[in-house]
Amino acid sequence: MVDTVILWLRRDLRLADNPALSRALSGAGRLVPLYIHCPAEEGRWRAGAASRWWLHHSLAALDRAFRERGSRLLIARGEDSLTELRRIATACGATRICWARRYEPATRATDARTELALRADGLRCDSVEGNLLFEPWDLATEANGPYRVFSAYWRRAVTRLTLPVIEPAPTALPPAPSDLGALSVDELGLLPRVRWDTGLAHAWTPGEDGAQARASAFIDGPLATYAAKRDRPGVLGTSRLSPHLHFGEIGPRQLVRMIADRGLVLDEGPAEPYVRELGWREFAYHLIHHFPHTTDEPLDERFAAFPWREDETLLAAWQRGRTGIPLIDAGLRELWKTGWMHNRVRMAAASLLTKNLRQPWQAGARWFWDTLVDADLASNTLGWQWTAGCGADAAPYFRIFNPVRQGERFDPTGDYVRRWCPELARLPARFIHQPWAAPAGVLTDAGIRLGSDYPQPIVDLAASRREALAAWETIKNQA
DNA sequence: TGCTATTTTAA
DNA sequence: TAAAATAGC
Repeated sequence: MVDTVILWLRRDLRLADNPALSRALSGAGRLVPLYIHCPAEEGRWRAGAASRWWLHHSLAALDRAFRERGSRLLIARGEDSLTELRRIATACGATRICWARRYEPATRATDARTELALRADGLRCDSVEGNLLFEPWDLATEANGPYRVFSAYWRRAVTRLTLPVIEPAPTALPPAPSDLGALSVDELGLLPRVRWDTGLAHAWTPGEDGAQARASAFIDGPLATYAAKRDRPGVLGTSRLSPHLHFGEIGPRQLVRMIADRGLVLDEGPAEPYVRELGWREFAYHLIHHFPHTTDEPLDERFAAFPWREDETLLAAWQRGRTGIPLIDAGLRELWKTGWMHNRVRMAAASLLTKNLRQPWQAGARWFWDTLVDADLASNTLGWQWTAGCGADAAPYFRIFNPVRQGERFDPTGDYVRRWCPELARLPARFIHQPWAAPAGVLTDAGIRLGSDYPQPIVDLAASRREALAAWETIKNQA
């Protein structure tokens, strides 16, 4: 009598170094790789359109990888995962189910509820560590509490960093049953009906092979100059691995191993600033585990009283990249076109929305959620709360980015702005980040009429900065 | 992972 | 005169 094991894949869409796959294969006779599409279970944070596009292609790639090894990926859809797992376990006679843990509030609740019910059914459940270097509860402060400050968290984490042993992808897998009423990836309807996704297809290769290729290219290339170039949105200086990491097409353990195998140390030298960015991802999961309400509510409770001013017109101008502030518009257009935005520009764009325009950070988080291919609830929550000033940030002052200054510092040639705001292409570098300050003759020569070819700025940066600081003053001394 | 006003330094 | 350093939020 051989065991039949269901491998419940969720956000670990790879074959190499996949702990749930390894666990499922140990002692299994038959393996049933399964993806279940249950958007209703993700509650308010079900995948947005860009994320669904990525998921479609990642599932298709994973199915191909399974088929190359003699297996296949089964796909189901339903109102809840438990019903589908029960149906398929019964149909194929499975006695055991393996999966990698998830950590968001809704997915955690689903997994806990599902595990309880499956165990009551008499099925064995093996949940293994998710796609992180540290489980979110692994690290604690001296007082045995959660960290709220990244530097303290990471200082501690680095002392615990070890070099993982990576399990290669299996070269052959046992055949999977083909008679369980499984759907094709296409039938999930994840792709957009209106074909707005050509820019995404041009920018990305979802799936494990694409993740591996990008990781190698990054580690053998831009990693060496990461410290100097990562903040330049006009330069290909970052890893652009975030969507691959989100869907678990590659894991941070694999990246750490690849870096070490190139002879680099993790906590100093050229690799250190990149490994630190992986640390921010870990910290985001630490925070969402310990403070699950922060997906929707500020970590800093004083911000319940912050005077946001909700304005659909301002929000819409920001979303569409029509604020009249070039760096911000470039970023939001890059996002719309490619499903991704350079992190430096994310910070500047989020600062403009939450501080200068004083729109609630949740509105920006929601827009990013719908448009980013790397939309990740832990990282998105941390990023927006950090920029809004209501999250885990050790700075004692109210940080407000000046998008002109950010542009001049990090896009000094203006090439990034020119790429995404072509109507400004002929403006000289001196004025590219503040066209409103250019003399009339310069604008004429560049073929720009402000207010028609390109918007006048929708906000006075200096005045709105003062107002935001005043708003901060009204809440900062609360108990 | 900031900004700005002010002071200091260098040419 | 302006770049660089510093203070303070």
